[in-house]
Amino acid sequence: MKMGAGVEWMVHACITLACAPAGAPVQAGALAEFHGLPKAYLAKQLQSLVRAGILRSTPGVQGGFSLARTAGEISLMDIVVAVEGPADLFQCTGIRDNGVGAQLGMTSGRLPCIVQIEMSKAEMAMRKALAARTIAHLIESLDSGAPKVLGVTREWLQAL
Amino acid sequence: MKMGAGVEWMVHACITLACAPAGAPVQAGALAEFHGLPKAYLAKQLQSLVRAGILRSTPGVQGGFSLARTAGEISLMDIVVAVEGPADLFQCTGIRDNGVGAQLGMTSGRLPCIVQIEMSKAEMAMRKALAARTIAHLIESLDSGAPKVLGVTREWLQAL
DNA sequence: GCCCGGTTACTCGGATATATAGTGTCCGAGTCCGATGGG
DNA sequence: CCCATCGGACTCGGACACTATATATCCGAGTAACCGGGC
Repeated sequence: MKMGAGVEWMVHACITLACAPAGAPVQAGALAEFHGLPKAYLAKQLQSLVRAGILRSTPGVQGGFSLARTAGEISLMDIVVAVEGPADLFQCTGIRDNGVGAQLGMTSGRLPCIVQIEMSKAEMAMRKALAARTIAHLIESLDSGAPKVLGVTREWLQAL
Repeated sequence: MKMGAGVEWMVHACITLACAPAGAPVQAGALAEFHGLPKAYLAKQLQSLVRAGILRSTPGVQGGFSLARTAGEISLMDIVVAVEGPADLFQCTGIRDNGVGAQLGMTSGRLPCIVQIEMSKAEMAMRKALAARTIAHLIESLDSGAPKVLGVTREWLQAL
């Protein structure tokens, strides 16, 4: 049970793209160089965000990726879902319906599985926390905690 | 990012073991038959819970597994940690320290990574929810919602 | 000088290999129960 | 008849294959910019 590294990459990538001047497209190679990541795989993950409607891709020379919405409209949850998929963390396989137990009436009137319920509640707590935090929040935190970071990023993107 | 099926199995197994008379040991084969699961793999997962101190294993003929603590002292979080390991769901690889960005001072005075912080907060919300629910809670819910379930389980265990 | 078409180089996009973790299975070490022989 | 001992069978325990997912990579399709020629 571990979250793929792509999520971390994409969050950092979105923060970086939010620093791009006037939403100008930034090519995958530049992002890869900036974060020290393999370009090809990074591009694959970026495509996931494009499919999810989070990023916009502009083809051709001088093309690249840019935010499709404002930073305040992109939550961490959106990124996680785009990269990891919408499937729940805990997937009930319905073992109540298998084996001897099922023959003895464990399913008991089609009530929902108690384990499934509790797991969903816990997972929902995480999803809610993730949905409450947007890229804009992260940028705000960085701005007050380490303003230099965003500054050098903006400069580097300007110089391309 | 998905939770292994072993977690579901172990939660159901703990519920079943809590129904055993006077904490009598139940052998892995019986649990496998009751839930319709592969015996060998189920045994492997049960061993994880033994290592975590949740279950107690009694060897020899007429041996098996039994709860090492009361049902109220076994939280869902304990089971998840025992099966999936204690590692965090989101593991920060510290990409701030890589690539061009790092050379421009992205690390900025050794502040903790903002992404790591937010992800940990969200994950902590889930862990807290899981730690708040114990096997005893689940049994209580079953008892009020579907008392028949626990009844047939106890009977079947008695007959062995 | 201005406009149009072809070329070119660069971009994303999906199809293709490799590494890692999850899933499933097997056989060996240890232990208790029961039978057996002796006292 | 009671007890100690031996044998046996059953249990868990960890070591060994197989499968699915995540990671990493490559080459092709598409597009915008650029250059050259014509008007």
